[in-house]
Amino acid sequence: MPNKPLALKLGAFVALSEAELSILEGLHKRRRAFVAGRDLVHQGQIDHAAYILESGWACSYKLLHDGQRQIVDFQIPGDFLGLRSVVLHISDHSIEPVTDIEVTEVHVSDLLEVFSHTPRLATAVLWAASRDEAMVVEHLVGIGRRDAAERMAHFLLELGARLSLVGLGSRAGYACPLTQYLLADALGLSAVHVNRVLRQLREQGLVTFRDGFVTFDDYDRLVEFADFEMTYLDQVGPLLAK
Amino acid sequence: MPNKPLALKLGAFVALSEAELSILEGLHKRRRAFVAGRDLVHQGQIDHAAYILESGWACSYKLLHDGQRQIVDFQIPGDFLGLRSVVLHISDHSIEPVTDIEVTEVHVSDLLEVFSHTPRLATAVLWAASRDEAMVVEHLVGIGRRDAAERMAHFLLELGARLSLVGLGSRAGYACPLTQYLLADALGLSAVHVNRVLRQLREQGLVTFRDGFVTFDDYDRLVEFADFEMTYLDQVGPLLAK
DNA sequence: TCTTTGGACTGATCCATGTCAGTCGCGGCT
DNA sequence: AGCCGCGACTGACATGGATCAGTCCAAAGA
Repeated sequence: MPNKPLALKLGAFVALSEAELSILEGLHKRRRAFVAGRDLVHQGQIDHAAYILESGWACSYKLLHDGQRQIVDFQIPGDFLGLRSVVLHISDHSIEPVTDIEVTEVHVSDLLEVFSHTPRLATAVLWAASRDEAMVVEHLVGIGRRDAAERMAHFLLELGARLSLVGLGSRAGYACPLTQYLLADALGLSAVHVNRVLRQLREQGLVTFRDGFVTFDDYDRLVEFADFEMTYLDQVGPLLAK
Repeated sequence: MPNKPLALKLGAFVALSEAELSILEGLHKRRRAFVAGRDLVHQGQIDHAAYILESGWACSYKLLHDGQRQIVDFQIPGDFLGLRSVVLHISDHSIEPVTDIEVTEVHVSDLLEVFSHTPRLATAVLWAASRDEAMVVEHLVGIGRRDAAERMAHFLLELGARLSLVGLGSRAGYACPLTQYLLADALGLSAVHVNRVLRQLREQGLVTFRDGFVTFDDYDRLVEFADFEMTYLDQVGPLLAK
């Protein structure tokens, strides 16, 4: 257990006391494991749990009638899974583990309990949720208005920033289990084009994505190329330090 | 005051008691008016208020370095403005009134107060926020995977459903103050193409958008054309009734 | 050992949508 | 009355990215 990713993440927003940390701990209930590729939550499912991702990667996506799919976001350790659709009656999306994952279940009732008794923790959780939403928004902007290369660059930078917050990435790069097909479904591109764009970025000496590793060949130029403004992540992450 | 749009909207989720309604009422503070076109909140702004939209339309958008913009969502009466960016330190987007609007300010502290003392109301507000997020997600899916015509059709249907929830629309249609430029910025298209797509939908006898009115010429066929699955709105709206 | 499978990768071609360069009509301003 | 500016609308042309139809390689299974 690499030092509790969720606590690490929330700690970047507010310093949490021992007491608050143990309450946070208390939220975690049953620990479960899921294998890669088998959905945890189905679009349209009525009554499902919410989870905290402890290890591995997952993605949330929606399927269209014609079989296309759009990945809305990837989840990395420390992220919530299915939090929003617990408030709505019906889950509007599916969640699939990208790798084998470990999660802990959280009960909404416990969460609401925390909201009324531990305001600082409540704010921290709301912060995390708002940040997730801000990422979806940024994703929307990217798909709507950035061309394929900028979009890819922006995406890889965002992932890097998120991972570094839980100690899984740095300015040098990070381990990344995503296939080009997954990237395509996330970025609204075809897998073929993802391949071409990755080649282009590599040849320009910006990033290299190969054998499960993303390597930032020239971080600063990449940031400029992608117009990556990370204020929306609301984090003064390790990456800001030169 | 056409019978408090926010109460109308939340009432679609849970029946609120007199007491709860008056607490909801108490959230509304200073009433303010803004003229069309002048931003309420700027991208990057640090310390700003949240509002409830009482009348008129607004939109939230992000600007890119090269001057392009992407509209994330439109807000109609009963919607919150800038709620998310109140939790994050910095607003990640701008909000602009599309028409002249009236809003009431809400203080976050009051809102948190309500969260701890009036659980049902808290759930209702969380529901509204989750629904907004679900709409952004659906929007993302549309931009990523639907072609221009489906996207437009879906968008017009969604607006119709939202408006009907606050009594401003029906299966017949609704008044809509959006220009084709605004539609373009929202749908990730060029204004020229918006025009072409609107013509196409009109010629196919599906919807007509003309002179500030959206008219559903054949609601059912349009729903099918757009693959409009409104479960994500989590509402058993007036539109379901034939 | 041979086969199968999934992921990375490529060239040729096609098409949805963007861009350019306008026209037209209307409401507001002088 | 005349002008201005904005929004709707259009045709011609350009292009980013999709689609098609593959190859190649490594790991897993038989």
